[in-house]
Amino acid sequence: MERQGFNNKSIDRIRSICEEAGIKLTHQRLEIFKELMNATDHPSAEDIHVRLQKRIPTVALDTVYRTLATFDELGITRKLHLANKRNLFDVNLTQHHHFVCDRCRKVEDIYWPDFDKATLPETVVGIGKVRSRHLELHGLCNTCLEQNKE
Amino acid sequence: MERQGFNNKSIDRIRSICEEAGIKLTHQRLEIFKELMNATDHPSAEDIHVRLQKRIPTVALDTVYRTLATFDELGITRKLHLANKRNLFDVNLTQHHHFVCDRCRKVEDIYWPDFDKATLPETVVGIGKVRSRHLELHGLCNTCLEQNKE
DNA sequence: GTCTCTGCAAACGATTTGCACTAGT
DNA sequence: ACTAGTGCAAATCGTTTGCAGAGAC
Repeated sequence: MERQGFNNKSIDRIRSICEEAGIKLTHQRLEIFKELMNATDHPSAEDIHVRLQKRIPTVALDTVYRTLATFDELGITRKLHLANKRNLFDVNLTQHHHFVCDRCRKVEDIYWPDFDKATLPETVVGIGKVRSRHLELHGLCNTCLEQNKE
Repeated sequence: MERQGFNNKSIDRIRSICEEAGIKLTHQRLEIFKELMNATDHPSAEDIHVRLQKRIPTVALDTVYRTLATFDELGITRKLHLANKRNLFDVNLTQHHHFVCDRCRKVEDIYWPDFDKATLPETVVGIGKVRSRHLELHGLCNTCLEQNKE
């Protein structure tokens, strides 16, 4: 369940993914990938761009957008459409869900394997074929709960 | 589970909600509320605006936005932040979840009371206090599955 | 050299905001 | 008359796109 950060295994993975998809593993793509792997939060495209600029000052924001879109298609990242305005990105591909603090907007990963295995209600069959399930819990994180007491 | 549509009980409800919140139940607000109650789908602000124009040709789109934001604060509607770009609105306040077709973007309501009652994993307690849970199922609706066969 | 990828700037689309007018109490 | 609510238009903000140059094989 632990985030691994960026390592040699990661570089092999992104290399083979790109090769398989028939796209180049460019400097920018690699660096964006690294940034994602090292992120412990759920960064937005702009977050990634800002963090990246320390190392590659010339990188453009739209390159980040394009790369993240590519990563999304390749299944490297998952786009999160939460109650914020901006989309967030998640590299954690093990099946998991999210807790969103309605006050500070912080997003935390939730693991709930029992739920992942739970049989969906029968009515769903009448609607379509489910490929993924994503649970979004809303509430207040402990930090915000503390602050509310003050 | 059935959508009720707009009726006298609804008008009493919106009237008392507005009174309690100390805001006026204006013509526009009432009509937007009616439109929401009669909607069987999950309309966007623009959808509401278009539908409304048949009855109130002068209503402005931003009034719809403002009213929907107000309704959201008052708990009359729930904003849906799905993988579409535009936010959708949902008047159905009985606890329910959503199935989103990744192809046609259609949104269907899912009821799963057993899940609503299920105890959340313990790790969540360490993160914060959960006030609501929303499950988003993704996949292909039966209509799109049919079309894919062709 | 070809062809993808990138950077730049402009475009875009949903939503928000400032302001003056309107309408209900 | 006072004040919330509205319509209009302009602004905003995240994201996308067209195009020409850059870089990889």
